[in-house]
Amino acid sequence: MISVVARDDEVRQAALGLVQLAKGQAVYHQGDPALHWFEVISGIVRTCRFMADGHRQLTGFFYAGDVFGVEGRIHSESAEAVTDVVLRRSRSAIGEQPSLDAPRALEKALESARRSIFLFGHRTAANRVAAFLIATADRSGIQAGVELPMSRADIADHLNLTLHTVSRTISDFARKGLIALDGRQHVRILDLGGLRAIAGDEGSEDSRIAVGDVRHGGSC
Amino acid sequence: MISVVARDDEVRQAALGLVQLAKGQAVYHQGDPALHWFEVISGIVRTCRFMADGHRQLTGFFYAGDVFGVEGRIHSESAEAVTDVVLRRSRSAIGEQPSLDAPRALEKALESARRSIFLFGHRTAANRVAAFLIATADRSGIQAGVELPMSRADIADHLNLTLHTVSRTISDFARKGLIALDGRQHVRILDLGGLRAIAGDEGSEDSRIAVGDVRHGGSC
DNA sequence: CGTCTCCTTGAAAGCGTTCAATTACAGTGG
DNA sequence: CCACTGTAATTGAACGCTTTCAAGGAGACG
Repeated sequence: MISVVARDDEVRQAALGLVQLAKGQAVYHQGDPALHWFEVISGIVRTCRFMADGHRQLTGFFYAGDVFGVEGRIHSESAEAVTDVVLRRSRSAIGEQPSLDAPRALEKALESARRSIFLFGHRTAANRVAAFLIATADRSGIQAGVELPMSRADIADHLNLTLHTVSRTISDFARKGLIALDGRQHVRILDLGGLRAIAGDEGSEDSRIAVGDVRHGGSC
Repeated sequence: MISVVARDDEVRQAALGLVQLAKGQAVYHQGDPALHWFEVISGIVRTCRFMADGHRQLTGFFYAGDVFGVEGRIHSESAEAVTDVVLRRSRSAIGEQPSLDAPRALEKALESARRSIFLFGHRTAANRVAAFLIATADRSGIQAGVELPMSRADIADHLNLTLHTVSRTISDFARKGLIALDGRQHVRILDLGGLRAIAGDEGSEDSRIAVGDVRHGGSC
C-alpha cells in the first residue's frame, strides 16, 4: 500500500478543493472536528464507528456522487478510503456558513442512513447479504455484475455479521446458482428474482410500494 | 388525518398547524405523498416500515421536540401515535417550498437515523436492550427512571429482536439487580454503570452531536 | 367476574458465532 | 515465468444465543 499521495492527517488540497487518498487511508477520524463534508468524485469510501467493546460498525459505503461527513461539530464516525479515491471537500454544512448545497448534502446523508437501517432490518444472514448484493449492484450501475472492492470483513461489519457468515452465505448463493463468482471481488448475478425473494423486499423504493388499504397492526 | 379534538379546540389548533391524535392512530402511511413533516409537541410517535415478508421494522421513536417525516416525495415509512400526541405540521421541506426550519428538521432526522443505526450495531440482545434503556432514559429526562409506553413488540421491532427475547432480557436485568420493574411500563435503573457495561458503550458520547445551536455569522 | 390483550416463561430447534484449519490469491523476488 | 510469502477468504465442527412453538399469568375494562 504505497502512499503516492497525502498522509492520513495532512490532506493535500488541490486548486478545486479536491482531495486524493490512497486505498486504506483515513479521510478523517471519529472525534475530529467536523470542519468539512465531502463528495466522492471517484472511488469508494466507508464510514465506520469503533465501539467500546472493540468491534467496528460500518455505517455506509459511498460511491461517486455520494456525500458523507455531514454531521454536527464533531465527526461521530471515521471515514476511510476503500479504494483509491478522489473527493471534493466542502465547508461544513452545519452551524456555520450555510452553503447552497448543504440541504442537498443533508438529504443524501439521510438517504444513506436510511439505506443502512433498511439493511439492518432484515432478519437472517441470507436476507441481509442478498439485500446488500442487490443494493450494491444497483449503485454500481452495472446491472448483472457487482463489484465488491471492500473486504468480507467490511461487508460483515456493515451487515452486523461475522466475515465467516458472509463468506458462507455468498458461497451458498453461488452453490444454488443465484450468483457466480468471478474471482473474489466480482459477482455476477444469475437469478435476480431469486435473490430478491431471499432479500424479502422489492428492492426499489419509490416505484412499487404495495400499500393498498392494508391496515397494518390493527391495534395501533 | 383524523382529529379527535373538540370542535373549538380543533379550530384553534388548526390555526397553529397543530394536530392531535389518539394513541394508535396513524399520522401518515407508508406510500403517502410527503406533503408535510411533523414536530412532536407532546406524546410519542413511532415510525415504521412494513417489509414484504410481513415483518415490521421500527425505525424510530420520537419525543417532544423531535422531528419526523422529513423525506423525499413519498413517505417511505408509516408514522403512528404510541401515546396520545400533539404534533405541529409543517410544509414539506424538500423540493418545493423551502422553509427556514427545513435544514434543522433534516439535521434532527439525520440524528435520529444515526441513533437507530447505533442501536442496531450492538451485537447481542442484552447489548441492544441495555443500550435502548439507557438511550430512552436519557431522552425521557428522568434520570433513574424509564417510561416504556411502547409495547414489547414495538421495542422488539426496533431492536430487530423478538418480543420474547426482549421480555426475557428485561427480566434477566431485573433478576440481576440492574433494574427494577414497577409495573410493565416503568423501569427504575438501579445500576447504570452495569447497564452501560452491558451496552458496551459510554452512551453519552453520541448525544452531543446534536445540532441544537445554529450560529449566525460565526467564523470558521 | 369474565374476557381480552399483552406480557412472561419453558423447552426444543435453528442459525450465527467461535475456534481451528485449509485453501486461494496478490505481491515480491529469484 | 515460476516459486515463495503473507494476507484474505473459505470451509468444518461444536457451542451458544435467539427464535420458534407452546403454555401460563397479569392487568385493564366492561
